[in-house]
Amino acid sequence: MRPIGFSDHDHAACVRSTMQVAEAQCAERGLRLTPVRRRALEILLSEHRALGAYDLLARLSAEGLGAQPPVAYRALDFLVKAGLAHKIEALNAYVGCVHPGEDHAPAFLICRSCRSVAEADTTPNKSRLGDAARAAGFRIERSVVEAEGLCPACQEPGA
Amino acid sequence: MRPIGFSDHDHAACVRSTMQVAEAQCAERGLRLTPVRRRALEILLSEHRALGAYDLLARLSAEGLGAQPPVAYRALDFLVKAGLAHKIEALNAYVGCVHPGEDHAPAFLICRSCRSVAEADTTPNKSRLGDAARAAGFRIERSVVEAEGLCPACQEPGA
DNA sequence: AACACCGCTGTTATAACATATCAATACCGA
DNA sequence: TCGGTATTGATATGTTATAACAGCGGTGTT
Repeated sequence: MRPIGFSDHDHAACVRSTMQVAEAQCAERGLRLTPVRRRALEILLSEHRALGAYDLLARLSAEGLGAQPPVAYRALDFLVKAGLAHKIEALNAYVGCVHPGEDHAPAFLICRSCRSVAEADTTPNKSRLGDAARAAGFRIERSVVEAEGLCPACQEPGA
Repeated sequence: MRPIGFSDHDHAACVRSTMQVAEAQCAERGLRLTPVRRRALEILLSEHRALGAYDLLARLSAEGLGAQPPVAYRALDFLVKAGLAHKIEALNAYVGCVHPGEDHAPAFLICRSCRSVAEADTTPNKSRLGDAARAAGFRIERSVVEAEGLCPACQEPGA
């Protein structure tokens, strides 16, 4: 079982460029990417995997950035509201967003073996669910689309 | 704000017939719909709303059907595995299934105001996410599709 | 400078959701 | 009736998340 995402890439560069975009986003929108928030995002981005709030908290507190749950949850709230991270509802865990800024309705492929997460996009209103919503007169504000299964690496026999 | 589902119907009959189908299902598949499980399902079906495990537990224990969390969680596990109830991941809560037996990949419309839940169906493999999964070589085993928003009743001005 | 304001952080406590474990009991087929 | 398996009862604990309030630090105003 390989621990990293579904496709190989220069991950250090991936994190760096995403952080730059995130910073630009925050500057543009007048949001403050404070040290705790910045570091939390870096930690989330450092793997394409879902991390629990308490896992994040452990890493933050190892660096002296706050030791109590609210620290982690406040950072996560900020990042999620800013569109810089997403919550994986099926795992009660969090991932860094790989293309922040673009206002999107994310959809996730989640490996149940290695917890890797790949992010795709959806168009909720074009789906069968969108049809059902229109028929019922329901107004969709937020959508959660998550598929659990096995990533390519974890499907390999000896993996 | 009206507390019940999106469309009016004879709810007593709705519950009765769903229970009959559930019983038939269990008989057919050799599953035991014990008193706790039966009552848990009735409680879930009694409203088209998501109920927390501890809400369910409170109602069960008021009837002398067990007072500790495992009682509720075991009943819920059974019902979910049997396809008689579903977990709403976005709420960490549970709803009775309105058409048990049909092996389905459920999708939900969840009102954030009154917690009503309507159940639709999806075809995960036909969606954009299904396309993404195929392209990535990801094998989908389970999908979570939930849309949060406002139901028709809760959209009404004075509701 | 003094001040009020506001967003962020630190801290304590607790709420809400979920499971591990082990003993006791009920059901069912051989 | 026996023996295995599923279910229930009970205690304890683990995991996820938030409420509440005090203090800090920057900003803008007077």
